Amino acid sequence: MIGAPVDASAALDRHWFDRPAVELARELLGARLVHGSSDGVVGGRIVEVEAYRGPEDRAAHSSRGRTPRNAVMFGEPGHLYVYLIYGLHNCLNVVAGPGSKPEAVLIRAIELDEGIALARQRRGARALDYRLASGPGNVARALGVDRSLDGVDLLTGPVRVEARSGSMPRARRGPRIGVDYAGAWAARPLRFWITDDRHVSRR
DNA sequence: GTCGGGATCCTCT
DNA sequence: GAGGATCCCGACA
Repeated sequence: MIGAPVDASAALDRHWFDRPAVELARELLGARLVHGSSDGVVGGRIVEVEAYRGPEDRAAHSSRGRTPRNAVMFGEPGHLYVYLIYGLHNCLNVVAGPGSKPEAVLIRAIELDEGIALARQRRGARALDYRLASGPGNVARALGVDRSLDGVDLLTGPVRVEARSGSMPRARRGPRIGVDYAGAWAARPLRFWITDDRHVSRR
């Protein structure tokens, strides 16, 4: 990405998010995710994502219908869906579309390029640089995101997505992780990651 | 009210 | 590679 042109049209609008999760997932690779809080700003380049389809996808939270927990998924595209998993870890999702179709993209890994010192403070001194935001739970910890940010608008809120500058990076796809319970859906290649990027959670 | 499972991570062996 | 941590959420009675 060295020498990539700075794209003055990088500002996103609602329409950019208003598309199926698979399509949005690919577009998010190489885009930046940034969280500005009172502690400071932490952000970086998205290198690994998973697409969760509408109600038909047995691995998706929306497959059991709308509940208070997943209500954000059923809302407007371009919002942040945050949930707690295993009672320990927060996971960040970008709500996709089209329209109010409850699809979302899980952010699995980021290559941090801003606020690295703060991220390290949040993650602990022992974490390796390239693992600071590797894995869904680690992304949330490094960025300082928890469920209090569930439902925030990614266009106007403290958590923002900034469009990729330059061309789409080379990417690979494969089955999602940790969804063995989802039957045939577990085998579908709905996980996307940037080829040969060491920040990806599982290679 | 109770119970079981889960889109994970870290440590220890 | 295995296992424990830890608790919310949804299903069911």
